[in-house]
Amino acid sequence: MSQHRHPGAPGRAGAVPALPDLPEATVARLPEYLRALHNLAETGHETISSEGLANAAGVNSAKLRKDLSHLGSYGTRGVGYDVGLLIDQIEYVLGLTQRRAVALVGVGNLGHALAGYDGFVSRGFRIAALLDADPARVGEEINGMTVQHVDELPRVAAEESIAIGVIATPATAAQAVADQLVAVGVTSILNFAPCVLSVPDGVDVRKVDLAIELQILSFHEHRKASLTALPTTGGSALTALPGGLAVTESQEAIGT
Amino acid sequence: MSQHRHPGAPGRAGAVPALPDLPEATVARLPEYLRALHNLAETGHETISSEGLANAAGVNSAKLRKDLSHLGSYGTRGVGYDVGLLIDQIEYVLGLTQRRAVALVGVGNLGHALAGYDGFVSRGFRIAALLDADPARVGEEINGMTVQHVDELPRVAAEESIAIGVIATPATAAQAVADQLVAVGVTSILNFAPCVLSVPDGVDVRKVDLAIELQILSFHEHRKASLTALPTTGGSALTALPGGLAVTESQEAIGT
DNA sequence: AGGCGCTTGTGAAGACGTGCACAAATCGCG
DNA sequence: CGCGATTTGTGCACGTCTTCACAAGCGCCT
Repeated sequence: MSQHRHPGAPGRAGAVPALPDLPEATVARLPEYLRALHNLAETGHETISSEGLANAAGVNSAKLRKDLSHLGSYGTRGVGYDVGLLIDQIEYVLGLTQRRAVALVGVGNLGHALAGYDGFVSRGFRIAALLDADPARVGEEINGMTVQHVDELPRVAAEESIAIGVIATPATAAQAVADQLVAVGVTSILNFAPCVLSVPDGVDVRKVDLAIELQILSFHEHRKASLTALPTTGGSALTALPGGLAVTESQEAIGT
Repeated sequence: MSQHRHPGAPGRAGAVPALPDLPEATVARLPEYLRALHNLAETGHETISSEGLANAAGVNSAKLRKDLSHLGSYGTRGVGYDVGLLIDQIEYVLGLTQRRAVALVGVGNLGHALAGYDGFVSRGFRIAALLDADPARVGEEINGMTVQHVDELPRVAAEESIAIGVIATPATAAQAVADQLVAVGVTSILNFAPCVLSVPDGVDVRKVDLAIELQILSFHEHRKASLTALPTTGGSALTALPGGLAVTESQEAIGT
């Protein structure tokens, strides 16, 4: 490092290069690029073109170049990107240079799996505590860690610097847990409970709802089925679509 | 049902009302509305205003109204939406009127939890098969179902009409599993493995990567930290946030 | 019946994200 | 040293999504 020059940016190399404010859509893709880059590094690639990296990450190459350009990118025209350098850059931007401590609350069905998920550990995080409200679960050992009661949260937060809280409780408990997390200073929450959390400004919440993902797929299944049900002529077709119900709009004409 | 009238649409109630093609962003939110509506129904609400439903679903009310208007919505001005009717509408559009069969491949750490996740069952799906490539896992019983070898997939698909495949294998196995799923006619895949899948046209893939969610949160942590590092003191204040935390909203004015 | 307050549905404007297409930059080679 | 092959970075146009603001519609009360 310190070799590269930043187009518009002043020297100050080595110092914290002030985070550019990236578009959210870009931020959401950077982790995918990072994963692809790690794969490439393991298979011996030292440089990669935008086309190659885009393929590996499952996106369009123009989009990838624009994304990377937002972080004052370090590519070489005619050559491509230096894999190692790009990994460092993205890890820096994502704040992964320090291994962040995660507190996982709710060690039920899903929480149990998350506690053992090695993807967290291998991609920059450290599970610092397992917590649960159920006294029957306290003391249980999972993956070398002991489950503590959720009321221990203040003590745990004081010992470790908890950056991120993960909620894997039933929906009924989630809001209370979120409040407790916020109370001990957690400002980022990953919520697996199927409910909306209300948190003060300045606290980020991301939600993952497994059933919702399936329901979105279900919609597309439904749509595909209703399309293939259309016979070639499209004239009668009483079985599926009666007359001009709803939005016929623009003469779709899906021949096939 | 069959009581409601559609503004521009003719009677023919009861028949399948041709799916309007919804914006993707809308589709992604419908499941959230549905969940909120079920909550409301359980707590005895018969009607709900767009404002109320928007709050329950964690979105802005204008957005909600526009979303619902896309499916030829059934609200009453001055009153709101009929909860039961709206539930039926959304479930129909999402294709949840039939309980769709899901095949889950990969019964490791995460797959095990998914197999036991009751959110799938309670929100319109049925886990029709558990499959794994590891002979040591075949025969294991999870939640009343027996794990079968993944090579049984063609037979299983012939018996049950598998609509959706869920991949919870390691990344190295995911592409092969996806190919097998596609081969038996699955056209929707939910992928938990951290890799991109390539599938033929007409097959939908959604990806859920738990580590990526954390990394996105990590970025925001990093950014917040680099902002709060700017103010006057800059050094201390580890315990909590110095400035005005709560809901200041408008006048945020952090640093620059 | 008529007026009033409330709520939906939607046009229009603006913000945001995407993809094309090409100039600028770099490398390798003769 | 200059030229061609290659690949990045980006201006621009387009499409999608969000948000505002308000007319139209509905029920209730007098």
